[in-house]
Amino acid sequence: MSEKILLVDGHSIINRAFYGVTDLTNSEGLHTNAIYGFLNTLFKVLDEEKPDYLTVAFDVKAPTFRHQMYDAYKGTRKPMPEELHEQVPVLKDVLHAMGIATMEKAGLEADDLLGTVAKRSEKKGMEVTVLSGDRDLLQLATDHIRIRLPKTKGGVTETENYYTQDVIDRYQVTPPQIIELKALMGDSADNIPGVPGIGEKTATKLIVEYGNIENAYAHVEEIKPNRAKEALKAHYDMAQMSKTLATINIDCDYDYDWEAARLGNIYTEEAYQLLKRLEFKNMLSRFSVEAPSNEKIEKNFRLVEDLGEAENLLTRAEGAGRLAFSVIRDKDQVLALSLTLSEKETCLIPVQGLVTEGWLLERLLRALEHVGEADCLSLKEELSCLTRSAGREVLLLGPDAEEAFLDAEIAAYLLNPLKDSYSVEELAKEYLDLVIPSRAELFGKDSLAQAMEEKPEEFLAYGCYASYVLYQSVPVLLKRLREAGMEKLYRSMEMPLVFTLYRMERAGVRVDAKALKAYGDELGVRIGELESKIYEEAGETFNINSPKQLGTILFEKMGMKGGKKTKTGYSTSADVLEKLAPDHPIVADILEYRQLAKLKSTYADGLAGYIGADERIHTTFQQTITATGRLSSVEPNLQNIPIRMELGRRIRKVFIPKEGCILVDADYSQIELRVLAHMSGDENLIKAYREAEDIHRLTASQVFHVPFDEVTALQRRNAKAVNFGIVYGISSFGLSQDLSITRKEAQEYIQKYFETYPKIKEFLDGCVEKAKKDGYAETMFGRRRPVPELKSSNFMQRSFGERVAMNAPIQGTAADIIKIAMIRVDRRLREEKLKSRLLLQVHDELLVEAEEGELEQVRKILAEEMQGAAELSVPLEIDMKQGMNWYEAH
DNA sequence: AAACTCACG
DNA sequence: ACGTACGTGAGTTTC
Repeated sequence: MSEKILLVDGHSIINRAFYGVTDLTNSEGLHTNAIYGFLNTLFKVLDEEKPDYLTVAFDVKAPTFRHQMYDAYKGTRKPMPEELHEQVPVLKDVLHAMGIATMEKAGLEADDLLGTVAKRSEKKGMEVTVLSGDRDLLQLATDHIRIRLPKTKGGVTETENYYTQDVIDRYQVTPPQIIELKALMGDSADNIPGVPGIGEKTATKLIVEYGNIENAYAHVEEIKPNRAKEALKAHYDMAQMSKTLATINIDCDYDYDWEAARLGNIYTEEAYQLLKRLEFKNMLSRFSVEAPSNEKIEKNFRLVEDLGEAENLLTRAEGAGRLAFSVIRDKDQVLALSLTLSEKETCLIPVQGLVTEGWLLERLLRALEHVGEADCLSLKEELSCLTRSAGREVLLLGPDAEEAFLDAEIAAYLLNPLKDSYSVEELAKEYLDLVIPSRAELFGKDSLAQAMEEKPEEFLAYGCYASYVLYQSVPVLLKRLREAGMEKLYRSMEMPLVFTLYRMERAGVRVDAKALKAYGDELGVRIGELESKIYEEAGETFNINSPKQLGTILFEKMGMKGGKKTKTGYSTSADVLEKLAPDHPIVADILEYRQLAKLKSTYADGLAGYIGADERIHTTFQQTITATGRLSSVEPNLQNIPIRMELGRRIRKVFIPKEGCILVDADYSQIELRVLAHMSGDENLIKAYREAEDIHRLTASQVFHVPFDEVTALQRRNAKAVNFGIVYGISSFGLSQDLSITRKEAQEYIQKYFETYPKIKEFLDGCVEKAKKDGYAETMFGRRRPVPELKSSNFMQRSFGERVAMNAPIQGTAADIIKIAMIRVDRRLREEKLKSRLLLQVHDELLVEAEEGELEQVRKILAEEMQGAAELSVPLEIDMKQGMNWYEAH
């Protein structure tokens, strides 16, 4: 097998890292984000490639020939920011400490060095990989030279790989022709001017047709789009210069020594010390010197198969001050119990022989009801599992017993709500600097049940780590919560809420399956009619659900105008179609079809599949999903049941109470705006809320300077939109879009609004400023939402960050308040020994199933506990209704 | 798996 | 000049 060499474009990768990784500094004040990002990328590629040789190329400061050409063209090259500049020498030190060769030479760019060494290595018969962030390098690709371009997709770094054919597939031209392409279209990132007026499309067309710019110029009179012809004629010199700029020199005068680049052990003591100083804790685990050896831990990992021994262990667990547990499951099947009683004692008890599932969970339950502290990962899931399998109610000891439980997932969520998973592996890495074997590593694609049979050793390690990591990380999590001022939020809000949500999920909401079926059938009939009608109007049958096919029919075949938007083709979204509807009957039918199809598939048919044997739907509330602190509801989502349109709203009639019960629904009136009034302290808005019934009308009257009783419907509507906009982090564009007015008009509304409520502007500006300073936005109750976008150099991203910084404290505080209300309502219902139960939460709304005889008490509890959930400078008002279905109750 | 569309607060 | 409202989840088609 031929040897492999990896060549890294140091300049471009560190640049990419600098702008891609949020700002980091070590305690010495040195910026480290670019080094961190660089090393992360490098380690990832090294793990994948395992090359025999490695060299990182850098530019030197002295201006190179190509730079000089550019400087002559346009002045100076944009300088590297100081925060990045200071990181370059440190990175080189780290690389050298790891025994990694670097190369640089005055007068030569990194590109040229890479090109030269890549070509020479290829000649020696090596497989070459060039790692760069710069698409310019694609010109080097061959069948043995692969160009890897790191790409960040939703926070995860992946790489695009290009051999010759991949370049052709992607760009329609050969790798050397990439140069020609750049010569025409230019590249602002590389400071290559190109030919003004020629973009990617035209450039590709010309190069595909003529092969290179010289030949294109020779046939310039034949060039079709007149615009391109004139552009090339006028700026051919520019194209030639751009070509020189874009061409990588593959024959530099540079003495490359392969042996010096041979890769040895990079995890040296010296590198370890450097990374430690840089405080890259999670990288240190790569160095075997420091990482707690897995073997060492596994020695304390014990398999307990004997019933007597298990009995013994669980009895000790009952009296333990603290333990961590994890029920190892594969879907609904309980495989084993992982239990950690001390740092040095972790056991895995598999379900087998005399250790039955029922016995095991019953004994676990008993232990949990007596233990001082029990740490776990997803408490609500564990509780559901325990209830199902142990066949009895959990937590007979009442509310006091609840305080013993700590949920690591929720703690980690509070510390950083932006993550999309809080797994044992994540916790180990983030809070223990410990890299544990991942599930995929141990078992590949095998199911857990399979793994237990086939790979007992790995299964032991996997199972034991689950509780071991919890045992070790919970104290760290608590410490971090305390440092962040979120311990109270955790212990008094999120943890008690786990139990409330658990009870709500268990209760479920009753659904009339027959009525739901009838509703679906009714929709089905109408959908069939519309389908035929649409096909008739279109003159052919097609898939109406396919935006692509629909777009073709409407905008090409039927020639409707205004068809633009979206990356892949025409937009057929409702707001586009609504504009066309008055002139085209087919469009109105399509809109109706869409509406009905949505109702049928998502709601009528979708919900039917979730109705259980108890006639009820049990949603799952997710507590660690949203960035702001709200809940979410899945499988099914019961937080987006239709209400705005009458037809959809009718589906709420199938949500019914148990016999002898009534549904009571209470929702906060404009809670977010009230929160804003309170947090900003704006006297005018506070006064408005204390006095007025109709806040939007009052806003209109104050903003537009008209008497309250003379506010027009339009003025009220506008004021309402501004009120909403404020909560979202206002922008004139967004408001103009919503109200179909010009940006200028929208800007005037906003300005007038801020003149009327000056403290609101102060408050919102303060939110942004604070988030910029601290790196996060904060609610009244101390919940944090990081806003890394505020540091972006990209205008769009930064603007987004500003809106988020304004919205998160408001939305998040409202979410906090209703969480408090839920806990209080749930607690009162149980304290007063009522049978009525809390069923659902929909962000500002609570749904209760009330026993008929308890109705008045339930109404009182809802009103008192919701209104009393927080003490604001404006009243927290609620609207409450009741009925024999959700339609009537809301 | 991603894109699009649309349901809710 | 840039191109968007904030926060979610689900079904469908297409790659």
